[in-house]
Amino acid sequence: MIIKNPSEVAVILELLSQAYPQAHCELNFTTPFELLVATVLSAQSTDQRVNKVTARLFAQHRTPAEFLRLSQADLEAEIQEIGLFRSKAKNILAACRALREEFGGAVPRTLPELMSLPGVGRKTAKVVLSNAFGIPALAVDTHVFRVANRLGLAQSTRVEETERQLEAVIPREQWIQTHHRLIWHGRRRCGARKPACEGCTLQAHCEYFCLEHRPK
DNA sequence: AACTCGGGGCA
DNA sequence: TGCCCAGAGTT
Repeated sequence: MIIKNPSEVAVILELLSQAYPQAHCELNFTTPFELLVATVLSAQSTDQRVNKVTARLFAQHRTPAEFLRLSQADLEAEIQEIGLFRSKAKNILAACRALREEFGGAVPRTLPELMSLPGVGRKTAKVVLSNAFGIPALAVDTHVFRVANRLGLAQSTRVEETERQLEAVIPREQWIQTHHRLIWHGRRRCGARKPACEGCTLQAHCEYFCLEHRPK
């Protein structure tokens, strides 16, 4: 197991905070419900495309009750420029019915309750918990998974285990910020295909960089 | 844990 | 055409 020790983890977290001091959720929302919808829409899409769609959508529909005035065909038309729009429209309306019938129209604040909603998996549920309610949660998506493993904050081929390792090694009060910084790093520099290692301030602490640049 | 689903954008 | 995009659900 090559997971880094607490002192080196602290150094990495500090370097990340210096590199991405402003890292934050880039989905636009004003209520927990809006974030829930935006996050469901963002799966296999980009926040830029999602924001474009939700700007129009949320101007007219802001609550489960208001969404339920839309037919599935209406909603599909509204979100058509986002991928997977058919299943997303169906899931969002089903989630709105569940919110109305099981949670009094409010977005629940626990992981199992959120995950019981159609179209809401572990990652989406954690994004809502952390960004809408400020409840510490570390969601592992493709960026977090890749970057955390490259940096040696985790060492696993499985998402669940990566999540446990990150939660063990990162102080709880830093989960939310760190989550955003790992994603920003993954998107802006440490991409899947060709990471821009040149000029990266994390080189000295990166297992991936060491592996690729080790003298043969 | 592996597999399936599934759509727009961009090279 | 092939690959990516801040996954979810089923087996």
